[in-house]
Amino acid sequence: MINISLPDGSVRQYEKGVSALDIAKSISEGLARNVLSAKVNGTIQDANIPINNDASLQLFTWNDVDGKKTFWHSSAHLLAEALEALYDNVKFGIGPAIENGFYYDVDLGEKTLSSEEFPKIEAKMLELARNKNEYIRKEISKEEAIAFFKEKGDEYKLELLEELEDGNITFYQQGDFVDLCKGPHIPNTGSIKAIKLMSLAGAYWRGDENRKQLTRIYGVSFPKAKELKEYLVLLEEAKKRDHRKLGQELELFMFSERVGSGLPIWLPKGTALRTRLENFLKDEQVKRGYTPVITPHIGKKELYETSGHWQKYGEDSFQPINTPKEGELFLLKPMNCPHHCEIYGHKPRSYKELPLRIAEFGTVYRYEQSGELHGLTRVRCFTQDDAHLFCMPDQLKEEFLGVLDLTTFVLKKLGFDNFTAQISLRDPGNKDKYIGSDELWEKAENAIIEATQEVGMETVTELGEAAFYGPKLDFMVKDALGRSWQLGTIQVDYTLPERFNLEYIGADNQAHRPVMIHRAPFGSMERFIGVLTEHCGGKFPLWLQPEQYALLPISDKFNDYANDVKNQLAALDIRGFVDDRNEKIGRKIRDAEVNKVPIMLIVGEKEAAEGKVAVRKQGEGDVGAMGIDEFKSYFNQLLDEI
RNA sequence: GCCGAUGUAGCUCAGGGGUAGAGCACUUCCAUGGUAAGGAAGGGGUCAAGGGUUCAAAUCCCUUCAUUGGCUCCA
Repeated sequence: MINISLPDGSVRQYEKGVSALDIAKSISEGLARNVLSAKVNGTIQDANIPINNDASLQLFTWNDVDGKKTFWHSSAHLLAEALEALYDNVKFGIGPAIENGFYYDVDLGEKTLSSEEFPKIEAKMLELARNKNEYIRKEISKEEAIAFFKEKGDEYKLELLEELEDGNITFYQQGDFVDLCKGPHIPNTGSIKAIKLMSLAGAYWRGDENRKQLTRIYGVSFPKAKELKEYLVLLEEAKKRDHRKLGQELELFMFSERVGSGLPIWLPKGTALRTRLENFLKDEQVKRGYTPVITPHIGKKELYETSGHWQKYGEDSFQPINTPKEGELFLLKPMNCPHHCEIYGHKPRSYKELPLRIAEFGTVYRYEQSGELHGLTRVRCFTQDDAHLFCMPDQLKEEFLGVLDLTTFVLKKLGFDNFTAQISLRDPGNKDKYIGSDELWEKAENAIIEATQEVGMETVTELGEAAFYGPKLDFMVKDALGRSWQLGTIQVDYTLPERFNLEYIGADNQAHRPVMIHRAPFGSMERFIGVLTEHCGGKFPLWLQPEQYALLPISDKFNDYANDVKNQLAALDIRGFVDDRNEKIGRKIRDAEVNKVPIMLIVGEKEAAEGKVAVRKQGEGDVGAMGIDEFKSYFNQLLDEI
């Protein structure tokens, strides 16, 4: 007998050689039906592999991320099986599970696949799935494996095999399809009940543009047809909320071919929204002891040589602008920090001045490859809600905590309640990528880890994702549709103060090096507003709305009254507009609804006589008539709701 | 940057070798209407830009620009 300990802490005894699936069955038949894979002593594996020793066991179903991954990876194999059945001479690259589904990179030879053939492939996959073929795992020698794929003529798998060690190679087979794969897989194809192939893309073999381009087929699959339907509805909803579409419809921003790609132009309504957002943070920062500054949009090339940015990014930046007479070289600023370092360094600093928190909504320009540009989330000109905190080393953690608190405050105020922090550390195996000593790196990394632990923040740690000058913490925000976005960032930097030779005179009357924190709670205004737009589907928090209400007179007889109400509301700091077009009330309501104006105030004979407004809420309908004072308190109540 | 797709009126899109179409929006007129589109008339396009083929190009070909789905990248 062996002891199996389960996640709930219980320990059960089983015969040696029992599988995770058997154990599930002993708990309940229903569970057994839903088990997709299992984690045995920390290793994720097939649910039907025999367990021979005492082990800790976790069963994965569709409700676990790892269960979904297994399911989708197995679906990729099913796709491959279908392709092999439908087309001749298909060669296979790799076919992993991804965040939402799976893909398989395939070489179809002369054939070009079109998405019109998707229904045919989906039908074949479902047909094969209904066979309930088991995913059979086989350990195989390298020699045999090579012989197999030589015979099949699949050079991609042969290349993958070259990198594998003998004794460590497994095949999986379901139906007639055999694939090199380390697994794990679901027990059989029968649980794949709904499949949708999503798109087609070219992808270079091994991500190398000098190598052959394969056809990548993206798909998603589910254990229930209903779940596929729900997923497709979610995608529709995401399309409706696309900030590029809403930005155009709500006239927030535009792009112009003549101005240039990746250069957003803020229209009046977008500017109103953005300005409110900026002022909100500016006010909050003043309360928290930040000092606003303004710096130029360009700086001499030497500035960026001093900071190290030129050496690191010079080639991939907008190239320097030169002055016609003197031949000086200037760069569009890609960062605000070098300018801020100059501000720190412009006079001798005492420890009594620290921490010094220099803030600027600084517009920066970064060359992004043309293929990377995307709406407001990936642009070539954007404004960071930037600040640099200069402090003594023993103030670092407290400052870091202060920034964590500010960022959390800001995100919550904007309705992002669901976020985690990603701590990005240096790749210990590739230290050449970074500048600065080991000692400084360790100090910085520890400060971040300790601060997040202190506030009990949920974190994920990624090695090799740090900036070249220091470790960082990025806020990963989940929006209303459950999609993850990276927004704000906090970065510890010991390097720039050194490169700029920044000092302060300590209580000991000696010069010391300050530590620097870069931080931007929104990240960039562009990206943040893009994400916020999608998060709230264009229905921004009331306090941010460019137009909080539309005043809709029943007929032009009441335009004067409407304007009178507008003036009264303006005095109460409530903003909106009068729709005085010669249109029927139904029409005015519809237009306001479509434009997502949060409050409609309808005024006609009755309201004018009683000095009232008939209130209607966007998306909800008639709320009833009220006097101006009553409306003011109703409005305040709505403001508090976010 | 690379591979694929796309670019026709302010917007959404149809058309397609023989001098441009719809709906919405816009303008004017009629209607003064009570909670999601009142009616009529009218204006508006070098069919992304440049080049080529052709008697003739918005349509076919090439180049460029832009958008877009991916790949690679992101201080």
